[in-house]
Amino acid sequence: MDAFFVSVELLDRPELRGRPVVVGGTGNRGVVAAANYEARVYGVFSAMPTARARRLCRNAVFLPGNHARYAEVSARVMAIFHSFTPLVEPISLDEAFLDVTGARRAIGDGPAIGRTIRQRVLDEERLTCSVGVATSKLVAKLASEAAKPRVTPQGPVEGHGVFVVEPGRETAFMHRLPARALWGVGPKTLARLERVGVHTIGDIAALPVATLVGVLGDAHGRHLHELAHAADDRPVVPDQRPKSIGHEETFARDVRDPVRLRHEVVRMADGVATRLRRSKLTGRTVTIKVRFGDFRTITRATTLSGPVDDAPAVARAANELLTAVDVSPGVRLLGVAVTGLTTDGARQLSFDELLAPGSPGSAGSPSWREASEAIDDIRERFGDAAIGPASAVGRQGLRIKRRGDDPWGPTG
DNA sequence: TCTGGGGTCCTGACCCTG
DNA sequence: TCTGCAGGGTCAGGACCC
Repeated sequence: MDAFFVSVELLDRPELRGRPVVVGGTGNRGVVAAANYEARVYGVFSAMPTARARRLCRNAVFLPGNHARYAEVSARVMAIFHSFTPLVEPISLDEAFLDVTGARRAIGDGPAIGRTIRQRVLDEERLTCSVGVATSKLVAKLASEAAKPRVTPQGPVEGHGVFVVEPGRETAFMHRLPARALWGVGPKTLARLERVGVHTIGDIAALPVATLVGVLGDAHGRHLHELAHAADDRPVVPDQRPKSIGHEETFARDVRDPVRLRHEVVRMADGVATRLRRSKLTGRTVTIKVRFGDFRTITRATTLSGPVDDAPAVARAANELLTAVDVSPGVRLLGVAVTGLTTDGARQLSFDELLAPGSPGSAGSPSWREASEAIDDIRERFGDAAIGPASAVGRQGLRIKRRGDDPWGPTG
């Protein structure tokens, strides 16, 4: 999708069309989530600090964004994709790979399918998207970039809409693109590549694999070598199971109070555990992430004796980890995540649970599983904010951590 | 008063076990 | 019983993606 978040906002506010519009965190610690092409002319791009974007483009309209609305539109767009093929692999809310091999007989060749999809998204959602058609995910992704609108000093220019890389033309197309365009080449890798004279994907392809391994390490070097030769046979995989579920949050001001941080851990653990249960997953490793005021970031992890999906167990483990961290320099960001996920519902009871009389899970008392199910039922009927940890109750009522809350930094 | 949040994957160090 | 080694698991950090 082209400038997806901004495009959705413009559906609701057509009077902003033609003006530079930026969606993202509006607070002084926020970042840009999306900028329309009019804003990009001023050098505003995704992931840029909002403060910098405001300086670059003083006449832009800054909107806080509405993650739930984007998710809703995204679901409808994905449904359109699914009407062409069951093999849809979403990359994010606004991007997906489609394997349309099986749809060619009914609808036409790849380019024809691309044009039809584009037209339907425009007709049904009034949104534009760019389609890359190729024989592999790697080249299709690069082709979709080539199909997008472009920014010139004179203003935005319409893109191809659909860009096709014919079979056999993959390397000819790729090799003139900048090395940075390749998946897996970020700022650090680019800097290393430039030190050995690499600027384009063609330059990477021309290097012996041993040189790339020497510069980037074994796995990364070999991987880039293959990608630069357009060797990518990864299939389109629908319904991928997540490998971790977590919440993290940047505070509007650095937090030094350990009690406040423990309460935040409980609140985040509640959100993580709720999402685990909604996904019917349990996890065994609990990780906390702490970013200090100077941006130094640490993680601490612990692996439990058995998988868990209840908030108290996640919070207990996370808070034990936090206790061992010196938070006196001030914490900018705090996160809680659960990894080592499994769909196996079997759960190991601890000796404490089995033996401690009256404790949750002990004989004759309700287990945390039953309590969690009751919490889920209440939230299903009355909303997420109907029940939550006592420590999450503040002056504004109950603060529940949901996925997508302030996803681009604390609000102003 | 510059730098989000939700993820995945890789690497290296360290420890334990056989 | 001690030592060396290989392999697996865990942990921490880093790079990358959208």
